[in-house]
Parts: sequence; C-alpha cells; structure tokens
Amino acid sequence: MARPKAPLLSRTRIQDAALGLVDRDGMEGLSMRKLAQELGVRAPSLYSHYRNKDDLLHDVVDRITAGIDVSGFGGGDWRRGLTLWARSYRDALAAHPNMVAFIAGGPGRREEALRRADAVHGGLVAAGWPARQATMIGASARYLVVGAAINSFARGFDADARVYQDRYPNLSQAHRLPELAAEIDEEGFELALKAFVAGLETLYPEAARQARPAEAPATDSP
Amino acid sequence: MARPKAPLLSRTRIQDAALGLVDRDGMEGLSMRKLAQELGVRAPSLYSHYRNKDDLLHDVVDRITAGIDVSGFGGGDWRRGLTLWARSYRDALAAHPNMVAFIAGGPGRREEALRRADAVHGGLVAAGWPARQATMIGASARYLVVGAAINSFARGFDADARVYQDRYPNLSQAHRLPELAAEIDEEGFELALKAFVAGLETLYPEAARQARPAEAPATDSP
DNA sequence: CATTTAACCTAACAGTGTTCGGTTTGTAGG
DNA sequence: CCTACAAACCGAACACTGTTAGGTTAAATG
Repeated sequence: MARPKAPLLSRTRIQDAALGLVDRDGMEGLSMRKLAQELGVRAPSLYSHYRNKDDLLHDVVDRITAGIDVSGFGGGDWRRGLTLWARSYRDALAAHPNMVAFIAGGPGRREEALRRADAVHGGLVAAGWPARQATMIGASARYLVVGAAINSFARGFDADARVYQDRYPNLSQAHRLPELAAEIDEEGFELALKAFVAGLETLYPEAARQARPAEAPATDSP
Repeated sequence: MARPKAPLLSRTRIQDAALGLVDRDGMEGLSMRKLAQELGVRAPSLYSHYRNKDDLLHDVVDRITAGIDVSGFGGGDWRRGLTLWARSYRDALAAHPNMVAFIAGGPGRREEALRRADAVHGGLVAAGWPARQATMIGASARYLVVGAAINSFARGFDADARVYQDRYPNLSQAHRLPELAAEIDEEGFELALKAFVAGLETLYPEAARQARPAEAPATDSP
C-alpha cells in the first residue's frame, strides 16, 4: 500500500476520469475523493500529480478546447474562417455542457484559448479587416458561441416544455423533447451566426468585400 | 439569544447582503456563515427564511433580472424592441459580473426570465415574424447578451494585457486597462447586436420590412 | 550499494451546507 | 387573561469538501 511497481495514475488518466465524472454527474459531482475512488486510489494521491483541483480543471479545459479548428482562415476568406471556427468552437463546448459555465466564467488566462484568439485575430486582419474591428468581430463571435453553448435548451428543458408547444403544436410528447431542444439549439446558433456575418457585410461593405490579404482599407485607426 | 422582539432578518435583507457579498468577494466568497455574520446572526437562522442556499440565490437572480426592460416592443418596431431589450439585459448582468456564470449556467426554471422571454417572443410575433423564427431570434439575442456578459474582458483582463497592445499601441500603462476593457466590451457588444439586426433584415427582407402588427407573412409554418 | 525522490497511504484540519433540538418571544383562540 | 402554537433565533453536530503533514515502500540515481 505504498509506492506501486507501476504507477497507478497519470495526468491524462486523471483528466479523463475527471471529465467523465463531470459529463456524467455535473460539476458538483466532481470531488477529489470521488475522482480518486473512480481511479481506484485515495484522494491525497492525486496531489502527487496536480497541485490543485483548479490546475486539474485547467488542464481539462485545455484538452477540450485543443481541438478547435482555426484552419478555415487559411484560404483568406474571413467568412469561411469565422464560420468554421465558430462551429468548431461550439461543437467543442456542446460536447461537455456541464463544463461550459466553468470554462466561460473562469479566469481568461488559458494558454490554448489565447493562442487561438490570436489566430482568429490574425486571420481577420490578413483578410483585410482593421486590427481594432478584427478584435471586436472575434469577441462578438465568441459571445455567440459561448452564449449558445451555455444557454442551451438541451439543459433544463423540462421547465420550458410549454414554450415549445406553440411552435410544435402537433407534438406534445415529452419524450422527444431532448432531440427538439438540440435541434432548436442548432438552428438558433446557425441563424445567429449567419445573420451576424451577413450584418458585417452590409455594415462594412468596403472591408467585407475584401477576400485576399494585403491592401487593407484604412477605415479607422487610433 | 432566542427570539428577538423585532425580527433581525427578512428575505430582502438577506438578498441584499448576499448580493453585496457576491459582488465584493465573488461567488465563492458567499457562504451561509459569512452571510450570517454580515447580518449579525448565526448561520442556521437563515434557514428560518430560506430552505436552501439555492432558493436564496434563485431569489437574488430574480431580483437582478427583474429590472430588464421589454417595453421597447410596444411600438411595434421589432428592431427597437430587440435592441433595447438586449441592452437592458446586458446592463443587468454586467452590474453583477460575479453572478453571470451562475445565472447562465443554472437551470432554466426562473419565473421572471420565462415571462420576459414570452414578452420578447410575443413582441416579435406581433411585429410580423413567424413564431418559429421569433423563438430563434430571441434565443440568438440571448446568446449575444449572455456571451458578452460572461466573456467580458473586464474580468481577468490582466492576462490579456498584451492582446490590447496591438490595438492601442501608444498606451501601455496598465492602470488604464479596466476602462479600456469596459470600452471594448461595450463596443464589441454593440457591434454584435447591430450586425445581428442588420443581418436579419438582409436575410429575411419580407419579414423584416414589417413594422406594424397584423398581416404576418407566411414564410414558413409547421 | 547508498541515497534520494516519486507515488502511494492514513490521519487530520479548516471550511462548507444543512439538520436537530432547545429557548424565548410574538400571536391566535377560548 | 391565559393557554396553545408558531416564528425566529441559537449551539451542537453530521457528512462532505479541498488540502496538508508525515509515514512507508519502491523506483531511480549517484
């Protein structure tokens, strides 16, 4: 019962178990003792691999956001880049709904997230947007993504049952609601994203018509 | 030390103290014992007025969202109604940043919020939008509001200091960052909202051109 | 082969939400 | 007026949380 011949724990194994626990039982279902039990170990052993619960969660968040795709900016088309990035971002968050509030509400010091934000910013600038507006656009898109992920109908939909009934009047069975909620989430997000991009094009026609790098128009500057 | 001649506690007094504590020390700074101490009382006394900590927080949230203004839909102009509602919503959330994650992540069973959502939905329908799209639009606007409130630069901006520097190159003093962060938050949200509304108009010209009730166009229906 | 370090353990601390049972006080009924 | 009763406080306690200290053994390092 002391040091085992082969290590029982590893950071990735701990991350996996933690994420699985949060996905199953929600954020409050993750305690160091429960996590340890899930791994066949006692709680203090975890502190040989992580100094904090926060450090662990930080790593879990990094793992979730690591798969976000920013490659769509490669072609120089900011519409495509923005749309693909936003969809990928939302997919990553929607895959772990119980973590969205923590991800969004936590401190903004995430390495991965910052690097990705820079990629988006760079892509927008390369496509012809002034730096300042590029940041605004990136931030706005993030608003949409995070808002859509956190306000998902798919969580706590039971209380909103009657809200659906004026929209799907011929369908009052409650056992289909989860799929409907997911569908509404999807459509709502797509509508928001499409409207946002279309609105950018009509609000800033000169900048938006740009499709290739170089010769950025000087709309405003500090 | 038993029952006082005049009650020391009341629900509104408890709510005020709780909200003040959260505003000052964050969500984790609110414990029943600290709250009781703030009120000159011991923790179990709070349970004479609230069955749960959750119940109390529920009431606090209701109080925060009670001031949201949906009167802008009265004139029949959905653009104005949507914009004023979204701004008012965001203001309410931004006034208590430490509660946004809880408000957004919590279960959707808030009385006030549901009633307001119905008002928005009704306003959009009255202005000529089909029921289904009205819900999508309301949801999308909520995405923007909640996302903007929760992703605010004003929280945890210190780590993002270098992000600002390419946008405000002539200003590297850190003591002005809070104001700058608030300014960016404001502008980003306004850009997102304006672009969204403009995009709706270009995506659905027939529905959007409507400004008065009655004679709703049949764009789609179940 | 000696020493250090890594990975587990038990025990424990302070802090959390919440419940139980007790004490005093205000209020309602006869 | 006096008697119930309910309301509003309190101390003590329970199960739980994150985390630390110190012990034990095995692997890694010199």
